[in-house]
Amino acid sequence: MDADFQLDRPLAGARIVVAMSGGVDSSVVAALAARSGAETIGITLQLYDHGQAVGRSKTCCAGQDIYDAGEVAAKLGIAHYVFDYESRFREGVIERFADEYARGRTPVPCIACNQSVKFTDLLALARDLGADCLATGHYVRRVAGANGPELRRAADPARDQSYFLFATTREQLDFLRFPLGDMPKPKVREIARELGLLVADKRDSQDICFVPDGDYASVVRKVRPEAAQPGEIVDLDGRVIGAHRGLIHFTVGQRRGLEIGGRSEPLYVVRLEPEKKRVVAGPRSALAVRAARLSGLNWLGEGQREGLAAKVRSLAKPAAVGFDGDSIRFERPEYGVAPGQAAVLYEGDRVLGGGWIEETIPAEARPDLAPGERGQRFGRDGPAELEPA
RNA sequence: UGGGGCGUCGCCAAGUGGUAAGGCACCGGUUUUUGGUACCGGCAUUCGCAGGUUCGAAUCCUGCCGCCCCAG
Repeated sequence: MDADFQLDRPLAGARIVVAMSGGVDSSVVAALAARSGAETIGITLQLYDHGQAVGRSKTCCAGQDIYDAGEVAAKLGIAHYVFDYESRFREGVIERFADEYARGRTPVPCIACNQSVKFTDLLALARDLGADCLATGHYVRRVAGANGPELRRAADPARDQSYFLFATTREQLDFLRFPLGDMPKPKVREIARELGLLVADKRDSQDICFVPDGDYASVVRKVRPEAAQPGEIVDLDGRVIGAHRGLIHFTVGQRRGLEIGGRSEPLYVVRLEPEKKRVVAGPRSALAVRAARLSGLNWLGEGQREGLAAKVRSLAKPAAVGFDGDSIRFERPEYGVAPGQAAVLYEGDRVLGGGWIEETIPAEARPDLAPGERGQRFGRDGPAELEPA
């Protein structure tokens, strides 16, 4: 169970910085680093403080977790430092999260966090400390390829976190190491237990770390009150069919929470219109999307275009797509694709990169239309209009 | 106050003598380092109200209440 830190120098003289969240995974990474013979430095970032929610231990990087990380470091006999990154986290993750909701989009804060605080700030800090690499507890693999390191899905498919790492740049990937990518989760806990780490049986983190009770709406409300204003729910033709308590409670593809009954088929959120504070709802068929335009593209691949697969949400099975450098085109209609989410491109197990979903093109649109030319749908003047006999 | 129709869970709705389908909504759970989705489970001792007939009624009878339509 010795990990390969993929360094091009002897571990004996190397220095590894480990991002320690206080959970089992990163604690085991620290243990593996310490055991490798390299000088190991654990770093924990204080990202937020729940105020009244102090003492909560299910999330990362607050009170209890910082303490746990320190305990683990002491047990391993490695240096451990805690840095206050609350303001950076607030700007780069929390405010960005709230802004997205205010724009009627659905953010992925975990990616924003990896992108900014972890792989930009913490990584720079590790470099400043003269480290040879920054190791994290992410379940993803870094594999040497013909053109440098490649990012690949974790060996344990149930644990794979590659979706959250699509924005990792080549430079960052050069410096990063993910020792758990080849390990099944049970193995990680087993190692923690063998080493007697107090976090061995600590519960896995879940949900959004900076949201206390899963009530993310209250967090957004504090930062962007306007996103919590009530409005109308309309159908595809613009008819008012209900009222809502704020756009922050909805996301494209969502079914529950509309509180509109008396129908034969379920209603889903088809689109959010922040300017009008409206939620547009329709049948599941209205959710079908045939393409999506991306922004903030990060590319780790070569010239791959066809035969790719994309995940438009963490838990989705990859869907076959074509990619033109700007948009992805689904071979089969994809449902519930929400702007603000990430579209991550894969070639088999390899992560080629991805981007943020900026706009989606409904499946009813003319098949020959290029992404970006939406708005031309069948209906008014579509082929359904037949000449009376 | 002539005629006709209707009142079954928040909404839609099946059931016309044998002991309350289903859908939507809602609630709970499962899954999950995003939001959702999906799946599983729960959800009317009661059928506008009051009597009556019957072994037995949401279903038949009577009265009352309410709503809708037609109608001079």
